[in-house]
Order: sequence, then C-alpha cells, then structure tokens
Amino acid sequence: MASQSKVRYDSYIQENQLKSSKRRDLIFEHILQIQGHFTVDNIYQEISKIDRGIGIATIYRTVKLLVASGVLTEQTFGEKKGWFEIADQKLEHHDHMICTSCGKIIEFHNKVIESNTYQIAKTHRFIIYSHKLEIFGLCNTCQKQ
Amino acid sequence: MASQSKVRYDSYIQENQLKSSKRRDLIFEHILQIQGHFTVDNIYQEISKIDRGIGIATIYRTVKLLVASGVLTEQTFGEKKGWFEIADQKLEHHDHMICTSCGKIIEFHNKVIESNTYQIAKTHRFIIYSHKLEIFGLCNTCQKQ
DNA sequence: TTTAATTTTGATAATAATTATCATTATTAA
DNA sequence: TTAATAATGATAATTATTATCAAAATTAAA
Repeated sequence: MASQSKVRYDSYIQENQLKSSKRRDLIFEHILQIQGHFTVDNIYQEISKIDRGIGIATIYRTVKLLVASGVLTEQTFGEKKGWFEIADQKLEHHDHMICTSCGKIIEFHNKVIESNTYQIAKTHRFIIYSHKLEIFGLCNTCQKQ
Repeated sequence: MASQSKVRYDSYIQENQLKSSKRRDLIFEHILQIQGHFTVDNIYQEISKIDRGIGIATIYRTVKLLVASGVLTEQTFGEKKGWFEIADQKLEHHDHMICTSCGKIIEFHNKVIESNTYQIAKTHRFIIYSHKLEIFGLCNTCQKQ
C-alpha cells in the first residue's frame, strides 16, 4: 500500500501548517510510481514533459520535504549528489550493492549484519538514527564483458 | 610503519613516470601526520601556514594522486564532499559511526559484519572492490546534552 | 652545465549540485 | 472578498571540484 507514504506526506503538511499545491502533489504522486533510485534531475526531466513550466527549484524543495517527512531516504552512493528512494514500507531495512561499471544497484537485506550493527552501536553507547552499508564492485553481467 | 604509504607513493610516481616535486612531497608528509579524517580544505588551511604560496589546486591534485596510489581512501559520509583518511595499513577493514550532532567519527571493526558482507556478495556473484558501513546517530556525549 | 622535453604549479575559469533571494501567484481561513 | 501567508519560477549565490593555460620546476641527454 502506498498509503503509508500518503499518511506521512499529509501529516507533514498538516503539522507544519503548509498549504497544499498542485505541483507538489504532482511531484509526490509521480515519485510514488518510481521503482528504485533516482536523482532530482531524473524527476525534473520526467515531470517537465507533463508539466511544462515547472521549475527545478520546486523539485528540490519537494524532494527535501519528502525526505523530512519520511517518505524518501537520501543516499550519496559515494557520489557528490543525492540519490533518493521510497523509504522502507516494511520495518525491514535494506542495503545496496553498486556496480561501478554499469551503475546497477542491487538491494539486499541481511539479518546478521543488521543485528551486529545494532550491537556495535550499543557497545559504544551510540543511538542509531540511520545506517547504510554500500558494496562497490562488479556485477555478474559486467564481469563477463 | 609509515613506510607502506611511502612505498605506494613512490611506486605510483615511478610507474606513471611522474616527476618529483617539493610541494607534492610536503603535502604527502603532512598528510602522514594526520590522525583520522580530513577534507581537502582542512589540509589547504594547514599547509598554507607552512607554505604560503601553495594553491588549492595542488592539494586537490595531490590528494587525488594519493587515492589513486592507495595511500588514501575517500568517503562521503553522506555529505556532498570528499573525506579522506590513510588507507588501512593492516588487512583489517574498518567502518564508521558518525555523530550527527557534533560530527565525531568513531571507527570500529566487526568480523561478523565483514564475513557476511563477503557472503552476500558471493550469493549475488558480485566482485567486491570496496565496501563501507556508516552508522549515523548520537554519540554518548551528545546524548547527555 | 646548458639544453630540450616534459611535468608541475598557481591563478582562475568552468562545471555540477544545491540553496537562497525575491517578486509574483496561489491557497486558505475568516 | 479579502488579508495573511505559503508556493512558485527565474535566477543569483554558494560549495566542492575539475579544466585550462602560461610560467616555473624537474630531469635526462648532450
């Protein structure tokens, strides 16, 4: 259900006494359809086709709002720009394997890594807000070429 | 021993038929003294005090060379700029816990996480070049405030 | 040790991603 | 319908980084 994102989006707007707007709603709806990871520019290119006059600043503002409201999470994947994706719908966290040759991103989840991550934080009396494991290397397809 | 870095530095220069230079050597020697993580600007500020006329472009170039030669590794720590540190001298990889309040970086190593990382890559027939686990949150000191 | 080829350098322009500014437009509650 | 305030697009500003280029430094050869 996409409704978890919707609740987060609506609540955030309500709780911060923001006003609604057609363009922000359009961006939100569009992002919900996206599978996988994307950049601000990706969305800007796509939405520009539908809504001719939209400015990139609005995309930046909306994506920032969606991160603040918990709808999206941001990563850098070692690059110096933001990559976004829909926040985990379930409670299960996932990590990423990034192919440095073709850019493919493979998601995975590992319970052992997960529990050890929490364990090590506890040892250091560290409160976890978020965590990410990134593996860079060659995917199976690229190895063959 | 700092000699592992020295070997890497010298070999890289030799193998790429580069010329030696006083300023590059100065930056290299200076970086070897640094404990922990730093940015290009950190080094630029410090070296400027010793060598008045050095340009920031030379720092960028040298740091890039040091990464290419394996003396340094680069991370982003979720920010959109590069953070550097001396590459692991031992074979043991380490990860980072970053306090989002004070910026403190705690290093740690966990064998179970490590082996599971390699295991999951194997499952996906993925060849690992590098990997990094970052934990963001509140350090013990900041929790008390 | 002069020369010639090549690399390194600093200054600065260019680029990329993002944020800030500001006048105009849209939304909403009264 | 209006008054207050938020949202928007255009664009300037900012930050981190890379590219360009003429001058200086280095090195190998004569």
